[in-house]
Amino acid sequence: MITELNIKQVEKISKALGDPYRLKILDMISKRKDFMQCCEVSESFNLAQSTMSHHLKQLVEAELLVAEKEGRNLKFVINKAMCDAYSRYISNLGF
Amino acid sequence: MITELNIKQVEKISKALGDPYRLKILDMISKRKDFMQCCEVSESFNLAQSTMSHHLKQLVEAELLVAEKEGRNLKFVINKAMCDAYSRYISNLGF
DNA sequence: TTTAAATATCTAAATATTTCGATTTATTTA
DNA sequence: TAAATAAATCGAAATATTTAGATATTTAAA
Repeated sequence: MITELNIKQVEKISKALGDPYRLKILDMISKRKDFMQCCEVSESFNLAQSTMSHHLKQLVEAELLVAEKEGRNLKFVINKAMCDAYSRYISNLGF
Repeated sequence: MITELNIKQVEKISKALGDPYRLKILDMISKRKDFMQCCEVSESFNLAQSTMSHHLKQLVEAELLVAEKEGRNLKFVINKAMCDAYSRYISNLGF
C-alpha cells in the first residue's frame, strides 16, 4: 500500500490529469470495471494512434494506470492505490 | 457544499496542481493554518513578483485558493471544499 | 498630496506539450 | 515465412505555459 506521495509524484500525476483526453480515457476505463485495450481507446476519440499511445504512456508513467501486455494488445486497469494516495494528498491540504 | 465537479473543472484544477511552485505555495499556505500574503509567498521563492502573481491567479481561478483583499495586501486561504470535491472525483475513478 | 508598497497587467522570449505522419518493433495469423 | 495487426518511437509543426521586465493600479503612510 502507498502511504504518502512526494511532491514530485503529485506534480507528475497532476500533469497527467491536466488534459481532457486523458481524463476521458480514465473515465472510460473506470466505467468498464475491468480493463480496456489501447486500440479500443484510440477508436473512441478522434486522435491518431501515436497520439493516443502518448497519452496512455503518460497515465502509465504517472502510475494512474497499469498496463499489462497480452499478446500484441495492451490491457489497462486503474491503479486504485495511486488514485487514493493522490486523493489523500489533496484532501490533506486543508489541514 | 460542492457535490460533484465536471470534467472541465477537474482539468483546470489538475493543471493548476501540475507545477512545482504552485504545489509548494499550496503546501506553504496549508501549513500556516491561517492565511498568507502574496508578497510573503513571493519572497519564499526565487521568482519575479509578476510570475508569483500569475501562479497565485491560477490557483485562485481553479478555486483551490480563496483570495481576500485586505488593504493593499492579499490574504490566501485554502478552499477546503474544492480540495475535497476534487479529491473525491479522483478517488471515485477506481469504481 | 507626494511617496512608497502590494499586486496586476502587458509584452515578449524561452521552454514544454500536443499532435500527426512516417517508421519501427513485436506478435499473431494465413 | 509473409502479411497483418497492435503499439512504440522519432521528427517536426502547432499550440500552450512559464518567466521576467516594464508599466499600471490601488491603497497606505509620510
